[in-house]
Amino acid sequence: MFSKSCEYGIRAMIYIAGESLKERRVSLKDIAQDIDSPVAFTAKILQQLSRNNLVDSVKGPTGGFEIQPGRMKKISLGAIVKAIDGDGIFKTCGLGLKECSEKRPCPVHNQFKSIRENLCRMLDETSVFELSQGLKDGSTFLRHK
Amino acid sequence: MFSKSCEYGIRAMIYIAGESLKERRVSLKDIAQDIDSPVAFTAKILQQLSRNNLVDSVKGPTGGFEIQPGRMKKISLGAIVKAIDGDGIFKTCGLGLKECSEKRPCPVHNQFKSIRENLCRMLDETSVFELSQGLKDGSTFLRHK
DNA sequence: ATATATTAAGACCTTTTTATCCTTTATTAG
DNA sequence: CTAATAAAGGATAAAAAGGTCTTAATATAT
Repeated sequence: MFSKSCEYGIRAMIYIAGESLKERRVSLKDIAQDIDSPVAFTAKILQQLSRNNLVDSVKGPTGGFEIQPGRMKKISLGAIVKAIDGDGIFKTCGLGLKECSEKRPCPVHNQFKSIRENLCRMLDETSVFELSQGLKDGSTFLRHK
Repeated sequence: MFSKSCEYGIRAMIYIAGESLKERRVSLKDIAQDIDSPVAFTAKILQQLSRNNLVDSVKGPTGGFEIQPGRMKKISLGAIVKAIDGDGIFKTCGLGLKECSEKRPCPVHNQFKSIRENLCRMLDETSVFELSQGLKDGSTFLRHK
């Protein structure tokens, strides 16, 4: 569904949001540790998210990553996916055709349509804030035991 | 969503089905040409589909690929996807967690659940026969103009 | 000011996916 | 039986994704 980068990116964002709500800025090391992702690779992904203004980064001692509580309700899953994987999943033909539209649909165009609409709506409506709540109340998890 | 292999595989199956309904056995060359895919790569994918008994192959002059009309109503999109990409898309955690279940869900587990259910149902219920009909009546297409 | 902690950036390596090419095997027509 | 045709299979190559490492830039505390 998503690339590995995107999976790590989403996990990182949810984690950072959760910590930011506790007024804690988190370091790369903490993030990688707590979401069980490769450190250096996660750094790259965070750079990308930072450049897209989805997360704030601060250098130096006591530095790290954080998300303004105000912003995290406005950041959707879809925005993260778009920043990392691009908008292919929102638009591209399910069978990889260059030319696929209502006017010249591929054989699975209509079958995929409603599924994609549901997916897009969900990605768009689900905020990082919302997802961080499950972590907080212990009902969801970002890594194995 | 799917790998390139899987996209070509699905396109090839729909094409072969359509031709088989006209009692035409098709060669690799014809397939690659008509679905606009790389010939040698398509050959590999067809081997895979053939080993999985999703398509019949015949060697030698007048040989090629075909699907028994009786079988093509029983072959679902999902069976093709499973043969080529495995069943990851049906099962794997959306955030790539090893451990993700109802008992220990990832933060997006519930959001993804209904979407995945819809996708699985669609893949399972849509047959190659059905998809070949659109081609036949000219309402769908397997390649660009 | 300096030493230290931390992210940013770019070069590099590894694995997987995508794709090609060549040889072998099977089948058919003549 | 032979020549020709077509898929099967294996080796190889190229491109993309996944991942590491080293150095630079920046901020903090003392």
